[in-house]
Amino acid sequence: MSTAVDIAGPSSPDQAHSSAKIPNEPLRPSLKRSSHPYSLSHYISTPSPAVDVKGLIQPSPAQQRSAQPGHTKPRRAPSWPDMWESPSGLHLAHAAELLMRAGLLALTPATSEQASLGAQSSQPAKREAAEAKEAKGDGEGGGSGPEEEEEDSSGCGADFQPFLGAWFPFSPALFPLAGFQMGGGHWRSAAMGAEGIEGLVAEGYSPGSLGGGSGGRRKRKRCGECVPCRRQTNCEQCSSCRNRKRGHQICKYRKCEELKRKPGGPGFENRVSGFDLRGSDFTLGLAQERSSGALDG
DNA sequence: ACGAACGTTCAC
DNA sequence: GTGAACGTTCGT
Repeated sequence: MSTAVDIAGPSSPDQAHSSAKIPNEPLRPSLKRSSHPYSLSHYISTPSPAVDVKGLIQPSPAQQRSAQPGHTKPRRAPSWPDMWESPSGLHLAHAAELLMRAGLLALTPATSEQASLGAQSSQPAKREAAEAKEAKGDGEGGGSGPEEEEEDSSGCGADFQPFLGAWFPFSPALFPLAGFQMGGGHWRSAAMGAEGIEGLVAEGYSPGSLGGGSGGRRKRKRCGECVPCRRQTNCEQCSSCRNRKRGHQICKYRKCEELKRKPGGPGFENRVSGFDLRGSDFTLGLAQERSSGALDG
């Protein structure tokens, strides 16, 4: 966009420092092949005029305090990339992912485009839906789409509504940011397109890597599609970043959403806490509907 | 061989 | 329940 501020590159020493270490692209090779229309740098280099959204995700004083280590380095003034780089950016990241999920599963009517897309990905998608159904299991038996949303109104939906109202009119740039595409009057998620789902199955979610294989201790891979995976830089402030040598952990804000979930076992998504759980159930419920064709009609 | 990072264990 | 540290796996 024309009003782009150059914030794609390292805008501070610590950013430069971190980006020097972190590859400037998603981990999974499949992402390099992905036909995703935008790079992250594109997203963040095309801020909408509605920087007001910063106010929405500005961390509370308490959050800011907790995000600062006791012997902190002086913090630079917040900038647009800080929405992602700061711990508060995680909230945006989570919300963005929810948007992405909702966009994929709730806002995208079945179309011929999808049919052709399904030619590539229907098998993995069906399989994933089936697995999701299995995992969800006897507990919630048959939730249908709309009912699912109603159910969620106390959870995800309720939490999310204020964001919807605030974001949609003001910050279209957040959509590409979250991997959205708009076309034909509906939203779909580019990030979770055919390649994405296929990729999950093909690369990160083979039975062996889910613990069903030898030893059950195989490492899973980052999905490469979720918002944390799409982050390019370490925050250099979280415990994982500070203790990288001893901790051997990836930056907390780059930790894959999928890897946060415990693998294997029926209802494993139920062990996920709070925000993610609701998002997953929301997604799964809609996925079930889709797989059963309830949303197609 | 080395670095990155996931999985597990343990202390709080 | 959460976070830190360690052991291990994986990719280069």
